Amino acid sequence: MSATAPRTTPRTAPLRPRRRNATPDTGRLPLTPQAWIDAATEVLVDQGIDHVRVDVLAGELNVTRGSFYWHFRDREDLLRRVLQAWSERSTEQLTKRLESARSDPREQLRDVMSLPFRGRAAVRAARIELAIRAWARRDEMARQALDESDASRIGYHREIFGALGFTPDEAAMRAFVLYSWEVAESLLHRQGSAAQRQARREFVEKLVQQRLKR
Amino acid sequence: MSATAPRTTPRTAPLRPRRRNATPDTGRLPLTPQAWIDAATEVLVDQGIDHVRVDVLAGELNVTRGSFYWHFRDREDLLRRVLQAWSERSTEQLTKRLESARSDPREQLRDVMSLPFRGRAAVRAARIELAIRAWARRDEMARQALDESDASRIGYHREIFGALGFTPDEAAMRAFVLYSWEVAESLLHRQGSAAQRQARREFVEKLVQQRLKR
DNA sequence: CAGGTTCCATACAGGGCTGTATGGCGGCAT
DNA sequence: ATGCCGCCATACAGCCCTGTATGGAACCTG
Repeated sequence: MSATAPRTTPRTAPLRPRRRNATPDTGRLPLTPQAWIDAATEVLVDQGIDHVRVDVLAGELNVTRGSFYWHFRDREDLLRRVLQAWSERSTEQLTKRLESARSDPREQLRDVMSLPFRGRAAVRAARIELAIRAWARRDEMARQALDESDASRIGYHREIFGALGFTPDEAAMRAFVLYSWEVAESLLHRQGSAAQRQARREFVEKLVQQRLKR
Repeated sequence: MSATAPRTTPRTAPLRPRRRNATPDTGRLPLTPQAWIDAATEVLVDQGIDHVRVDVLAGELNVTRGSFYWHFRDREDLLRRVLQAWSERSTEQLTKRLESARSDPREQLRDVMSLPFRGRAAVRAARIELAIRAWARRDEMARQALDESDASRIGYHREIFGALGFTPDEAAMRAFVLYSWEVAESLLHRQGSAAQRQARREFVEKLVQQRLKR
């Protein structure tokens, strides 16, 4: 029996979603594990990992904890799958970015730098990431996932600067500086106005491409 | 009666620390509120704010919760004073730095940039700050204290770049970039070796002083 | 030495959360 | 129709945590 499996074996995804449900008064569909994972992520972002608790999520989903312990082995199982879902989505996003890479590295640079500024989806992704970053400070599993994600994205930045003609060492340093700005821009988003943030962005874009003289 | 006061009025600091104590078997001294604050900060750093709980701290200090509720009104009172202690210490550090400011802004720049690299005290201060940063994501009181601290320190950086001859706008942007690097260096301290971090530091030191050409 | 104060121990009431055991309804296959 | 299975509700035992009420020992004051 898998370590992540509940007592009996639920299907990972309902093969045939039923119209009617065990509870007769409402016509709601049966919950998928993903629904629990989404709810857990929501609480994680707003309240932190310690507030991701079974009964709270059950209340949010309008079911009892009996449902949870059918889909998941225990709370730890849920947290692991929350992290796994984020991790997969994170690398998937990076892969997509790699595939649709422009030939011009300056275009790639503009692309990654526009990321913290476009849309609510990006803002939400940033908030999830910050929540996981806080979680990772005291959870080995979360830390590992986050370290890998950081390393992958810094590596992508490094390649951009390599394509811009910098040496590997210098590309690595510039990649870190750029990534620092990205993280800080979401972490310190209350510092400065929107206009100032926009100006900072354009400034950083030029600065990281600037070659050192002395 | 002050909002932060317990039921009766304990002295903020014992005027005359007694040799002997209420508990006859041990010769320990009576606890100061600061001892509770220190213990709370310790747990905050290692476990997050949600793990800062009265009975846990009592166990850590080898007393019962009866002691706590004599020194503090409730848990919220403790948390407020933890934050207040950090905030005061934070601004105090900055003030000290301002007073002993070198005349040469390049020296000041080297000074602030060496901060994440010297000593365990700085490392611990950085860990406390990260813990508070996580806390501030969902606590208005913590957020306000942190925002003020960030703004003050960015302002200090801005003055340095102003003294280096940059325009106010450009000084502000460079200050943010530098501060971003500092935050990221403690947040992403697992990315890269010690040698790489040292190289990054020297690189950033040059980069932020580099004037844009185009 | 009598009485008050300081500081902490102990006991109580209440609520939150976990995990397990078990019951039960509806849909499906035989 | 019968019986099984998927999915959830309910009940139970247990632990953790908070805040308050009260007791009590050591110390200080007069």
